[in-house]
Parts: sequence; C-alpha cells; structure tokens
Amino acid sequence: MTAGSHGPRLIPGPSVTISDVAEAAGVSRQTVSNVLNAPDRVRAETRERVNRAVSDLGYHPNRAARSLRASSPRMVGCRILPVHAETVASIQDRFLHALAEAGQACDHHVLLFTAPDADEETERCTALWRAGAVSAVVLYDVTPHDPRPRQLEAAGVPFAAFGRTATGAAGYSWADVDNTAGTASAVDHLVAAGHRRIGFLGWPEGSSVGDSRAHGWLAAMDRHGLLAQSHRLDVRGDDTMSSGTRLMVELLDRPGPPTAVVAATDALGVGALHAVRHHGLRPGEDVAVVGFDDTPAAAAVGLSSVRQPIEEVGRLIMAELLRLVGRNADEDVDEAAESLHRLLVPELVVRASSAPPRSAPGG
Amino acid sequence: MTAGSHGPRLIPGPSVTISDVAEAAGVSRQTVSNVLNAPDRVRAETRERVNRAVSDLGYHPNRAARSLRASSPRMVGCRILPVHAETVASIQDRFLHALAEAGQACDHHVLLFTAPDADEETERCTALWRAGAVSAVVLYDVTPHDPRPRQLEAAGVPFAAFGRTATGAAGYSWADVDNTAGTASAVDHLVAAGHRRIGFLGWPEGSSVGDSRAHGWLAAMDRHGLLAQSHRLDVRGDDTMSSGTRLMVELLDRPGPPTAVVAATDALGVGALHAVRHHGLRPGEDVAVVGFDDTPAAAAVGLSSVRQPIEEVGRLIMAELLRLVGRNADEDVDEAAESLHRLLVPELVVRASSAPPRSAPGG
DNA sequence: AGCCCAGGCTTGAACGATAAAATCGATCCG
DNA sequence: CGGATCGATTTTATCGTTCAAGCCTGGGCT
Repeated sequence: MTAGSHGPRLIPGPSVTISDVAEAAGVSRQTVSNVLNAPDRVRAETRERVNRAVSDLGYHPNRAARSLRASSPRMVGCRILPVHAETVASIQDRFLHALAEAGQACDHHVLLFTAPDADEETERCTALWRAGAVSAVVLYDVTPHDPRPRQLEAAGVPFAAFGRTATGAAGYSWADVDNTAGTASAVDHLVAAGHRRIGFLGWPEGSSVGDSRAHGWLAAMDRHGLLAQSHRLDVRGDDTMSSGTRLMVELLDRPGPPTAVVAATDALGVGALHAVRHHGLRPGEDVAVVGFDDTPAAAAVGLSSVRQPIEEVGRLIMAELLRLVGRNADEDVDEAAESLHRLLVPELVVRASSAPPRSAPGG
Repeated sequence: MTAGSHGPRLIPGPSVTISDVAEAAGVSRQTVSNVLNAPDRVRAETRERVNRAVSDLGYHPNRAARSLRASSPRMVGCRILPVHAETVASIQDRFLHALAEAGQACDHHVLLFTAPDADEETERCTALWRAGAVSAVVLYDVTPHDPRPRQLEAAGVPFAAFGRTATGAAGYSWADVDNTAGTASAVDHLVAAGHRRIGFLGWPEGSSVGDSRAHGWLAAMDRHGLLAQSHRLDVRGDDTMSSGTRLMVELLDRPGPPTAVVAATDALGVGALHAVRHHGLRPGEDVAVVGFDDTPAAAAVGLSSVRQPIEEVGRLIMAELLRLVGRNADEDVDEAAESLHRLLVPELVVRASSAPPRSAPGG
C-alpha cells in the first residue's frame, strides 16, 4: 500500500447526523425524523427527496441518541455461561441464536454478559437495567429452586425466563419445554414400532430435568400397560457417553434385555449406540435407541432424538419482553396476570437408530 | 399475595439521574460527574458525601447518555452463527464467552446479531457501526479466502478477526491458532511415549484448517524420521464420529497397523476410540488416540485432545479493539503497521487415551 | 488595601433524536 | 370577504451526561 493517505475521505464517516440529511434535503431535522418514523405526515415529494438524501449519505439514526430520547435502549440482556468440561452438550448456543434472530426482526439486539454465579447474575442484570443498557433481561435454564426470578422481581427488573421455578412461577413470564412429554413421545414411537421391553438410561434422581424425563418414560410405559417390567429396565449413571455405554451393556446382559431404550440425553444415547454395536447387534434393527436434545452429535451418528423447540422459545421470550416493556410505558403493572406461561412440547426426530418400524415384536 | 399494591415504590426506579444524586448530596451535576470520572478534582469530604448519595439512591450512569456524549457506545458487535446439524463441535460458545468476559473487565459489552451469509454480515456490521451501536466488530472464523476483512476495510469499520485470510492479512488485526503446531505437538507427545507408527485421520484436502492439521502431522513425522511409512497411515473422510470409526477400522486392518493416531477433530477421535475398543484393544495402552479442539465430548470419553487457547484469543481481540478505537479518537490511521498479528500455539491436553508413557515401543 | 492566583464548585452548551407545540399557507364556508 | 380549518413543516424543549468556561472564596504577596 503506497500510502496516498491524505486523499479525500470517500467512505461516509460514522457520524452522519439527522441535521446533515436535513440540510442535504433542504428541510428541517424534524421532517427527516418524520419521514423515518411517521411517513404519512410528510408530502410524498418531500418524502422522496429526504429518502434520497438518507441513502446518498448513508444515514443511520444514532442509537444512543434515540435510546436517550425514547428511554428505551432496544436491547435485551442475557448471561452467557462458561463451557465447563462436564457440559456434555449445551443448547445455549442455539438459544442465543434464536433470541438474537427473534430480536432482530423488531430492531432489538442481545447484549451478552458473564457472571460467576446466580447472585452476581442478578446484580449485573439490575445494574444493566438501571443504567438503561437493556430494557429487559432473559434468564436461561431456570431450575425449580432457582433464586433468580425472585431476586429480579424484588429489584423490579423486567424479565422472562427459559425454564421455571417450582413455586411463584405464576408471577412472571416463562416458556419451558415439557421434558416429560419428550420421553413419553419417544416411548410412544417405540411402542408403535412394536417394542415392548423399553429401557431407560438416565441420571440419578435429584435433578429436575432428569426426573421429568424419567417420569415421562415411566408414565408412558404405564399408559401402554408395560409398567410391570419397567423396574428391571431402569438404569442410572453420569451424563457421559462412556456412562451410557456402561449402562447399556449392563441392560443388555440382563435376562430379558430391552429391545429399545430411551436415553435422557444424547451423550447417554450415543454411548448406548456403541454398546449395541459392541454386542454385535444392529442399532435400529435389533435394538432401537432414542436420545434427547438433538445435538449435532446425534445427527452425526444417526441417533433418533427428542428436539427441544428452542427457536420457538426464543421467539416467545422476545415477544413477551417487548410486550412487557411496551406495557410498562403505558400503565404500570396490574395486568401481570396475563404473563406468558407456555409449556412447549418437544418433537421427536426419527433417524436410523430407531427407524425401521418392526411389523412384529421381536422375541 | 394479598395485593396492597398501591404502597409506595420501595424499589429505586430505573431512572435515578445524576441530578437526583446532585440534589441529594447538595452539589451540582458536574461535581457528581467529577466524583465518578476524576475523583482527584473533588475535595475528599464532598467526594464521600456524593458517594454516599450514589449508593443510597442506587445510581448508575445512563449508558445511552454517556454514549451519546462520548460518541462511544462501549459495545462490540459479533455475529452468532446458527448451529447446523453438520456442525459437529463448535467452539463458538467458548469464544463468545471469552469475548464477553474480556470486555466486561473494561466496561465493554458484546452485542449479538445474526446474518444469513458473509455479505449480509458485512452489511449489518456497517449499519451497526454507522448507527453508533458498536465501536467495533469482531469477525469469527475467518478463512483464507474470506471476503469479510476486505469489505469491512472498504467500509471503514474498525474490526479484529479470529482467523486470517491468505492475502492482505497484514492490513488488519487478527489472532489465530496454529493448527499445524497443534497436530505436530500431538505427534511429539506420541513419539515421546515410544510410538513410531503414528497415523492421521483427517478430512479430504481443500479446507484450510484440515490441510494445516494434516501438514502439522506430516512435518512432525518427517522431523522424527518417520516420513517413510506415513503415506500408509494417512486416511481421510467426513468429520463425523462414524467416519472416524470407519477410518480407524481401515487403518487397524492394514498390515503394520499404527500404534497411535492423530485425529483432525474430536469427532473423528471419539469415533477412532470406539474402533480401537471394538478391535478388542485398550485405548492408551495398545493404541493411543489424540483428538483436536478439546470439546466436552473429548473430556467425557477421556480422549487426549489439542486445545485451542480461545480465552486468550478473546482477550487479545478485545484488547486490540480497545486500542484501535482509542487510537482512532486520538489520531487517524497511519500507525496501522502496529496491528495485532498473533499466531497462538494450542496446548495438548493429555488424557487416558494416550496417557501411560510406554517405556518400549510395542509391536 | 489591593491584586493575583489556585482550588473547588457551578453554569452553560453541546451530543443526536424526537414529542409537543407553534407557524405558515392554502382552502373552505357562511 | 373574514375567520375557521386543515395539512405540511418548522421551532422549541427535552432525554442524561460531560466538556469548557465561569464564578466564588480565601490566602499570599507587594
């Protein structure tokens, strides 16, 4: 690059203001503002002239100024969690993408922040909101005894949650995925394919998500009249692939082994698939396996999996936040009874690991 | 909750302004501002009085107003990619977290946006920058023939990249990970453990990352005087677990099978591990396997893996952006020669799949 | 006493956009 | 033909913060 750097600036600078546009179009600032925000108030001819000036100069209204005047930053805050080694398969990236995409449709953006724990998260949320950096925040992965919703309510910060607490969830807006329905639909699918001895690979009791998924399996087994044998087919361990393999081997070695299993996660499911192959059995034909979360790993190995409708969750949450802060500007609380409380049903993605419907139940 | 909702508002509203603080402390707006931004200009006693008022009222300076006045939004934009089914293991979430964490240290935040393709990404970056929503943007996963750096340079948008193009990379700031050094260090590690027949599982030629990793393996083999046999130990296929298993089976069935393999990704590595087990061999003892990217899956199955120092990349990029926009305010370009050009060396994480150092090379 | 000076604080003026009110022309109607 | 009405545009004021300049007050010096 042989310099020549003192030439005229051809690129429009970052600071084209509404006054520049007004001057170029021969009108006042407010007219430009009207063209952009209330076009019907301006004569067609003027409008066109202003629009030309806008695109000629490459004008974009300054967000800070607009936020200041409107006292609405058009921003939504969301904590991004660190990726721990134990986190086998996170769907946080899908969630954040869905949120960003949903926001973009209505000129809102997602602001990321980090926090070491829940308390700090609440604190940061509050600070961001008080500073007018965000008009609302999103809570990701809210668990039954999560302190965050209560804390944010106390601080008066508008929010919506992905997941919900055991108590007090009526007071705030949330969207959640019905884990119970997810494993139940997996059982239904397997029963329809002719399976009757359907096992479950899960985590030890105590986690809400794990318990829901276990319960969905058990309830569906009961519904299909298969409860009697279920206790022999229920094994628990860590949420890892190797654990899945180990548990599956254990099941297959028992008398009256399962012809199909529902795994609480894809990690367990992928592990189970390998155990099946290791036993010289064909996945999907001899033994069917269904996972949970439809992570890329499941797609890669052809594992059927229950997919959470994260994109839908993102859309719902963003829409709800817009409603919340829009309403706030109008009246105060009071109609809080109309909060969002939506339990979404996940969808089973069928792949080779459970694909060929069996006409007759195998021995 | 038995209403009683018309009580006084105990929670401090979102709109505590600097004037409120000033009034409470019995000083002027500017003095409050000085206490916060240039404490040494204010007498200690006054400072303390103001500080008390600040914390009593829960005052946080309004970001929009500050951004407007300083014409610096203290925000950095970054596109979030959708999670495709083919994306076996993304490290984007780690990167975004690192970026957010690094920014937070100096009161900067990350703004997420989405875009369907590179051109649209450039356009959105430009729009965000022109609107003063971000002071700079970050490019993630820049490939050798990526159009984005050129486009952003043309638009005058300050940016830094994770990854770099084949040409013109001297003109902008980037940090990248040395893939070649990564696979080479894996080979070194295996040679030190006594291995001599070290195979490679990779993708077909044509992708920059894949080729670099292949080249690192080959060069290291050469360096250790093992080049002669390398052509028999180099197999390529898709970046999936099942592909990894298939390729590894193929290698193990050849005459003079490898006692160790380097996989271009964790997906291939995990697949290879299963092939090893399927052959009745013990991973790490009979055959060693090393993956790449140190994804959670690798940790879960005990696969040694080459870990990219993403956190370091995030820190470097954020620091560089601050330098860039700070400099911009001062002088114009000109010292662009001092851009960041940093090639980081990844680090091998040793786990059971290659753990026990062998004193004597096995047959 | 009168003057200067400096530290400590306050006042005025931006930053860029927009809601609300004022202005200007032109049209309409009794 | 005068006043009312209405549409199109401009002017004014404001959001909350900070820079630049101004204003006190008290102390030191001549």
